[in-house]
Amino acid sequence: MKVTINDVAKLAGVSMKTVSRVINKEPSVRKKTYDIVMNAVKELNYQPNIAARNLAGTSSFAVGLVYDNPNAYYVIDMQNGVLSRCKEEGYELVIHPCSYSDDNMQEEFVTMIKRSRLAGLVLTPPLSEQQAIIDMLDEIGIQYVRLLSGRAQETENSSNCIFVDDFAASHEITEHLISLGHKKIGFVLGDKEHKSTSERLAGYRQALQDHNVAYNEQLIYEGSYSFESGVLGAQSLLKDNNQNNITAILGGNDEVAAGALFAARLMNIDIPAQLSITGFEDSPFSRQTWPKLTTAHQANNVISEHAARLLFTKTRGSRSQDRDIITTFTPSLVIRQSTGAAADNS
Amino acid sequence: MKVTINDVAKLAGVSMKTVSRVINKEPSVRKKTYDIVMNAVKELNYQPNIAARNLAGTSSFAVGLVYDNPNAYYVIDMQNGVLSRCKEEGYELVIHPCSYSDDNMQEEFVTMIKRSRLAGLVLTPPLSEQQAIIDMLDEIGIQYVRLLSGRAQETENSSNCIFVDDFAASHEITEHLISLGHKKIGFVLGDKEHKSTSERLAGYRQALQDHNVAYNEQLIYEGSYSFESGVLGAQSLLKDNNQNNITAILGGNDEVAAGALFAARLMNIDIPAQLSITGFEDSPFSRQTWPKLTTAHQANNVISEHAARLLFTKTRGSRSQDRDIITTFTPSLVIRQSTGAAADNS
DNA sequence: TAGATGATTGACAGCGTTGTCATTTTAACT
DNA sequence: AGTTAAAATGACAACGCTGTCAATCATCTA
Repeated sequence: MKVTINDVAKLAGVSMKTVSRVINKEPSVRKKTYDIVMNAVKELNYQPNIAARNLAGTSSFAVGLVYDNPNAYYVIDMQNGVLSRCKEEGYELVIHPCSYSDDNMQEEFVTMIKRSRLAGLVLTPPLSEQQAIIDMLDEIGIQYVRLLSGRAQETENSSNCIFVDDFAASHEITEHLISLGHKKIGFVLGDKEHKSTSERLAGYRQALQDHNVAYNEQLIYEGSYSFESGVLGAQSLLKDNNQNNITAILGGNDEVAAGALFAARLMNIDIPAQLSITGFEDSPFSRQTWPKLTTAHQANNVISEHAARLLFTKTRGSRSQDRDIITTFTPSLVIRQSTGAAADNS
Repeated sequence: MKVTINDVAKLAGVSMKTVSRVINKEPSVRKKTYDIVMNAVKELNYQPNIAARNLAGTSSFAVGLVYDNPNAYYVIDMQNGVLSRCKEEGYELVIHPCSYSDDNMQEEFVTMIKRSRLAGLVLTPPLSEQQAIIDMLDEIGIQYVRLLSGRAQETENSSNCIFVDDFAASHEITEHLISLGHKKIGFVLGDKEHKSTSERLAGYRQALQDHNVAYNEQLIYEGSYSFESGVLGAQSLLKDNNQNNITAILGGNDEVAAGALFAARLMNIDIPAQLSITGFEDSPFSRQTWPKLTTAHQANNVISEHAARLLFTKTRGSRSQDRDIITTFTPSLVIRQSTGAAADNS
């Protein structure tokens, strides 16, 4: 019933070690031998036993996904992306939700890594931005890939990073608004500890500058990545009967934008006739509002899949190469109904 | 550096088999021996090697969590609950998102189970309600625990089920509305394939009957568990200037309720002055609306943790008993700002 | 107190791979 | 062809634990 490497070896007429070489894509196996073995593998529908591989090998066939993120959609997308790659490579995925603020987080973290003898880790923001964590991992000597907001050229040692160019995304969104005639554009920022927040702010400022629109600090609300913050931010920006004549608001992400949109409705502001609102990420949030949000599409499942790819080239680097890895993702503008021509609020 | 079972055995002055017995909580180990071994375990900070246990044992130290659910919050809660229990028991968690409509879902499913030689499965709705899947699992002979909407007494072979009493929850919510004076209560149902939908409807009907409120089919909208459906459902129920004089709407879940709430706003209906709206589950959705939703609190992470507990008593049943397992959960009413006294719409 | 019974413990052989190192085959030279 | 280096393959011992079954110990019975 259970097919082992020996069965394959017998059928192929080679030693089990050679079969091992084939399934691990090790070099120095003759093409002919390789084919014979692969045929035997297919004929018997052989599936390597993960436990045995883990026990015998130097590192296990499992990678970890580490996150500390309240955004469930984000997490699920990340999981699915990494998982799909893991399946292809025959690896298992160990998910590790954690809380950076938790005291014994580091300890638990290390325990998990050692216990499972993980082959590598995928780190998502904001944990991926924590130098303390990076240092710890370097010390342990485990492979990892970081998901970061930003661009490679500005990051030292970017060879194990996947970037999301929030600067460009924000720039594009802002330009979109400017092209619609908006000049007074508010911004409800996300958590200031997140790199994405500063990147998005920078892209916004650059776009303003590129189009000779004055930057006004009063149009910036320092919030966090939550619906609630979006509500509060919009209320703050639009207070006193919109004294700043704001005609558009960027939400730090879709959730924030949804909150801002909600706040606008409470104030009887028509979207987009009186006010345009945009988000980031194109998460389900952006489609659960009315009108739907103009946003910057960010395929988190694809991004995380590439993070996994990159990780696999590092762990089994010499064995299988993957030349199709995208290391920088630029979210693309998705125009929906929450943006329109600037109202004349003067 | 690496502590093995042999090191513990030496330190404790027993055979490694006895150490194995202790860490597996097998019976027939003398209390004294047990203590000696446990001390050695602690002193050396011994962590059993999962891979070795998986290889040597008859089943692996991993359980699977299977889901086909678009609700990210739900999934994350489920994961975290099961995961927390797994950590305590020293098991790993294999997550298995899948799509029931997918053709090779069954095949993939079986492959996963066999590949990882899973000790057991936790099945979430709606997969847990599929007889075909249950039959398949019985045939394979794997342990599993089903999360179901309903009550034990109505379910045959309920020993491996964890119930969420949606009937009671719906009954309570409906009573809450009735107590506020509502008589014309609309209901935007979730997917009709889900058991929770019929349970919630039944609870609603029972509450109406208990309080001599007439049941009116026209107040029922058959939708699905999505924001969009909530919008459409509310619009449908309130159409023609609310000809049915509806003063309250139950959303099939929080997401639906959020959609209904949004639709009401679009129609310039004041919540809760003119219309009360309720949800189910107390998911983040219910707190991301304005006003926040009255709903039925359902601690999915706790529920899934108990599912895992139940599973563990089944897999290692004879070894460690867990008498604290709750097998039926009844969501409890959480009153927030989306419900109020019935408006006089007549 | 001997013998019987059951509870407790131990010896040892796998589990199905991979790593190491030795051996054989092939290719590339004089 | 003869020699040598490199490439390809194989033999075999781990890896760290659990299952099996035999051996020992404690307790109880007559």
